[in-house]
Amino acid sequence: MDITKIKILFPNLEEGLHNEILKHGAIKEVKAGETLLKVGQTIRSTMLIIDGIIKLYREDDEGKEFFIYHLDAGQACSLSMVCAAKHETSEILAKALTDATVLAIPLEFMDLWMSKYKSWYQFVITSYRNRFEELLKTIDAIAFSNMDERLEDYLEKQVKKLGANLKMTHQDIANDLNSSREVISRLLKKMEAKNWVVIHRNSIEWIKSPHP
Amino acid sequence: MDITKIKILFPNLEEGLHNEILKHGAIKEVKAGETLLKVGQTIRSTMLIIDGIIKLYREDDEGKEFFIYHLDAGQACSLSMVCAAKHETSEILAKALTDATVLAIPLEFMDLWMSKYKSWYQFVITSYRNRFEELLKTIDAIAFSNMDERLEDYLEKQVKKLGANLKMTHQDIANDLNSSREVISRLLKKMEAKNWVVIHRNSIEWIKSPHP
DNA sequence: GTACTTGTGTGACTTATATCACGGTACCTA
DNA sequence: TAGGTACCGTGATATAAGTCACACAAGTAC
Repeated sequence: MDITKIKILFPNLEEGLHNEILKHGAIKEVKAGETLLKVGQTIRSTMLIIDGIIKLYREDDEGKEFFIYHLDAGQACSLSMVCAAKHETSEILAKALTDATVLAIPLEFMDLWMSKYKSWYQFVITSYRNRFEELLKTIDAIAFSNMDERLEDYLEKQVKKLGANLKMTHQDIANDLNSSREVISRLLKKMEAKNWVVIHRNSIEWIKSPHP
Repeated sequence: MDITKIKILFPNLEEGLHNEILKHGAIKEVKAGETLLKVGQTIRSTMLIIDGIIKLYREDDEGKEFFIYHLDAGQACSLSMVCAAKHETSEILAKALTDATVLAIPLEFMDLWMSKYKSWYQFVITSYRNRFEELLKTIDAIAFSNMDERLEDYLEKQVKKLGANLKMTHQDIANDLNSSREVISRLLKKMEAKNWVVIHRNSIEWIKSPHP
C-alpha cells in the first residue's frame, strides 16, 4: 500500500490528507464472500474501499438478504460514516464480492478531518449523495418495476462490475432480488430466447448488445 | 419568527448559530397540499422545517407518487442538503401535508457553517443518518412486507403525525402506497372487522389499542 | 327537489410471482 | 463406476395484488 495508490483512488482529496489516510488507516484484507459488517455490529471506524467490490445488503427478521448496492474501490461506506459519527450499530450487512482491501479509519479522524480538510467534507457529502441516490433507485426498482426489469437491471449492474461472464447460480440471483430460483430460471430462459444471455451451468453470459 | 422558537426547534445547535439561521434564512410559508420541491428542480437552498409536516415522494416516469417519509418541525431536508452542496437538481418531490413554514438557507452557508460550527456538522450528519434509516425502513417494507402490513405501518405513521382521525380517502392511501383503491378498501374492511379502524366517508379513525 | 360528482363496497377476472413436485444433468468423490 | 450433491427446467397449483364493471350512498350545485 503506497501513497500513489491512495492518490489515484481519491484524486479529489488534498495533499496532506492522503498521507494522513495512509498513516491512520488500518489495512484489512478480506476474501471473496467474507462478511465485513454484520447487522447490529458496533461501528468503530469508517471504511474506505481500496480494492475489490463490496456488496451491501439489508436483512429481514428471518435472515433473508436483500441486495441494495455495490461499493467499489475509491468509495466509502456512508453507513459506516454516519454510524461511526454517532457510535451506533450497523443497520446493514456488508460482504466482499471479490477479494478486497479496505482501509479502516478510526472514527476520531472522521470529525477531525471534517473541520481540517475541506476536501474530506466534500468527499463525505458526495458519498452521501451517491449512496442516497442508490437507495432511491433501489426503491424505484422494487416499487415500480416487475421482476423481469429488475433482473435486467441487476444483471447489467453485475456485468458492469464483474464483466459479461457472471459466475453465479440462479439461486444466488434469486436471493439478492428476494425472489425464488424458479422465477429467475424462467425469466432467464426468456432472456435467452431474446438473445440477451447464454445460460451455462454455474454461470451466465451477458450478450445483449447495448444499442439494439 | 423569533429566536426562542429556533432555539426550541434546534436545541443542539450552538448559540451563535441560532442567530445566523434567523438572519440568513428566508421564511417560506406553504399551504397544505402545495408542492415545495419538484423533481428536476434545481436546489439553491437547504430547507429547515419550522412548522407543519412535509411529505416526501419518489416519482416514477408516469408521475405516480410513492410516499417515502415525513419531515417534521425541527428537521431538515437532507436531500436539499446533499443536492445544494453540489448545485444539483432534486430527485424527489416534497409536498406540504399541513400548512407549513420552512426556512430556506442559501447554500453558501451550508459550507461555511460546516467548518465554523461543530454543532451544524453534527446536525447535518444526524439528519443524514436519520433519513438514511428511513429509506432503509422503506426498502424493508416494500421488499419484505405484504400490503396489509404496509398499510398498517402507514396508518400508524400517519396517526402518529396527525392524530387518530385521518382525513383521507382510500384513493389517497392507495396513491401513497402505489396500490389501488379497491385493494385498500378491502384491507380496511378487514381491519374494521378486527376493530382496528372505523371507516367513515372521507376519513378513517384509528382505534387499535397499542398493547392488545 | 334533480342532477352531478365523489367516495366506497363488492364480485369476477387477470396477472405476476411464489411454491410444490418432480425429473434431468453436470460434476465430484471415493 | 456408482452414488451423492448441487444446479437447472418445467408443469401444476396457490396466493397476493391489480383491474374491470357496476351499484350505491353521501355531498354539492343549481
